[in-house]
Amino acid sequence: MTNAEIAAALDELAVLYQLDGADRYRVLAYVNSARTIKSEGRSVEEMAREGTVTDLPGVGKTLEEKILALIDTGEIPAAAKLKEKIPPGLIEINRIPGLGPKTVRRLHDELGVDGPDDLRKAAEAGKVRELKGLGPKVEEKILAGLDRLEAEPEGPARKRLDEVLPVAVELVEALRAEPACDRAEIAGSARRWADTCKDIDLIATSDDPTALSTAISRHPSIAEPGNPGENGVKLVTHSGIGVDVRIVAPDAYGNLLQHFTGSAAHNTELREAAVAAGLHVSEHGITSDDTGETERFATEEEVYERLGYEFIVPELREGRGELEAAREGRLPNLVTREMIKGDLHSHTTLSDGKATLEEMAEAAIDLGYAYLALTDHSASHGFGNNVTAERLWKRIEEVREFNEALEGNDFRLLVGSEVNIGTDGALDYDDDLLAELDWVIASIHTSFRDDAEFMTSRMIAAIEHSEVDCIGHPTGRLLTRRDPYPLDIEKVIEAAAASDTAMEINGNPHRRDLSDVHARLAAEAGVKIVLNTDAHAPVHFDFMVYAVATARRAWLEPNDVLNTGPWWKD
DNA sequence: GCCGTTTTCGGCCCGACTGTTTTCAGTCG
Repeated sequence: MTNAEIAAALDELAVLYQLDGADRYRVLAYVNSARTIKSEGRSVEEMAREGTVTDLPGVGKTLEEKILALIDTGEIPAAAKLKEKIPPGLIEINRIPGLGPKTVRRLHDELGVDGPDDLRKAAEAGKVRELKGLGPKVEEKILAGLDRLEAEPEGPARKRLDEVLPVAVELVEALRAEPACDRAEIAGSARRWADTCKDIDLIATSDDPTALSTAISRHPSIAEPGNPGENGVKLVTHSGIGVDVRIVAPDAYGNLLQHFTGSAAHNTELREAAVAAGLHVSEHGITSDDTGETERFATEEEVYERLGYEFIVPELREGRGELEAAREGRLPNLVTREMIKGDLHSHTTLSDGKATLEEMAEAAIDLGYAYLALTDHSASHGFGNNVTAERLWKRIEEVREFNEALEGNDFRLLVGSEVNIGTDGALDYDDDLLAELDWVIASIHTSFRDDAEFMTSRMIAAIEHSEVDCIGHPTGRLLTRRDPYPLDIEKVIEAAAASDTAMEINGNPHRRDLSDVHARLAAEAGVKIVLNTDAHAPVHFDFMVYAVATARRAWLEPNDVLNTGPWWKD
């Protein structure tokens, strides 16, 4: 059972308890444990079996029991019991924005509502507004929410970072251009370089916040101008992206930026630790119990310093141990874009790329790289762009000639291949050809069969092949479109560490594969990581920023990443 | 339900917004 599945079961149990009227802190305990489990790299199922799952923060004896029952029987007894008395339709209704568990319970108890259909009838008949504390606005909200629930049962889709960033940049520049604006910045998950974002968070400081929020709500990209006020405004763009703009006075810029960059897990942990020291942290400042005074800070650095931490870069703020590390002065010395000396995954017109050998090489030279590996697809690629063994032998000659013609230039073009891993784990070139290549990536492109054991053994066979240097996009995920193929990632990492095979962080923003969580696990196991772009044209070399971002979110230091150094393999 | 260099019991982050109320509960991030 995957961590995501275990977390989903705990989240569901939290909703059930909530609808049952349980103590809110008990509910919170389930929500927190689900969040922890979602961002845990190790298999929580295995941890539970080994008896180490209570090592996870927020997981105690009771959670351990429930997780074990879930793994053994496929369900949590407490959840099964609650489902007998709570109609599943109520869980659905609870997803309507603005309808929380308390309201859902009252709709059930007082109007006999069991699900979306009942609720629609009640709202259309004007029954909802008859309940004390509810009115016509709530009824409207319910009807609109029911329509949206039908259109998007899974809720609004998260968007990839590369879809969101251009919009965020345009809006933050629009804010900065306003006379009422002091400073403005992108915050939230985009600033943390997360894989996907639910919405865009922007912050600004101003002495006339209402003028600023009114001005930004009139930006041409805005479809729903919200309700501009002195604290900011919530907007929706024409492309359907939600935008939260928060504004405070100029002297609290550091507090606001820190607060709104998140993550929720990071901030909650930060504030809880502060309370123990008699301090209360919010976007407006840090208030001391002793003096009753609120200190405001112009920079985030000062906020962290006041609370006893080293400065923590946004990429690390996920509540994954960074606060403890910052207290103890042992934050990682993270890899940066400037440290990257070359790209080891690219394609040319030989397979499915859009540019020639020369065009790709020149682009890499322009970036100041010391090396670039051309890794066109192999003989069985099967999209009409396969490269025969004969053609690849010829390519080896072409690359040699190119390098010889580069006299006086330190750049080196490397000849490689992105070789398909077959269903039996075999590669589709002979070993003598592979041995002649500078760099061999092995990737799975076919038969994403629904069986972790099969996929894992196939992957490990390639990892153990003596000519394979690196595994490409190891889990095959496509963000918001395709889940990773079933794979025992811990076994794969173990095999890679044992056979000294590198694993890639593919920087294509659709992939970012390895993920931050898996890359951290791999590096901790001693696997070397390579940051690549999988460029199919020169412009794609820019994807390196996403590979670096994922590496930073994975706590990687320059020594963990092979292509921070000169070409090492000859 | 979890957790403890104040605690094994009694706490548990912080503030804004909404809609409904004449002071607040519920919801959200």
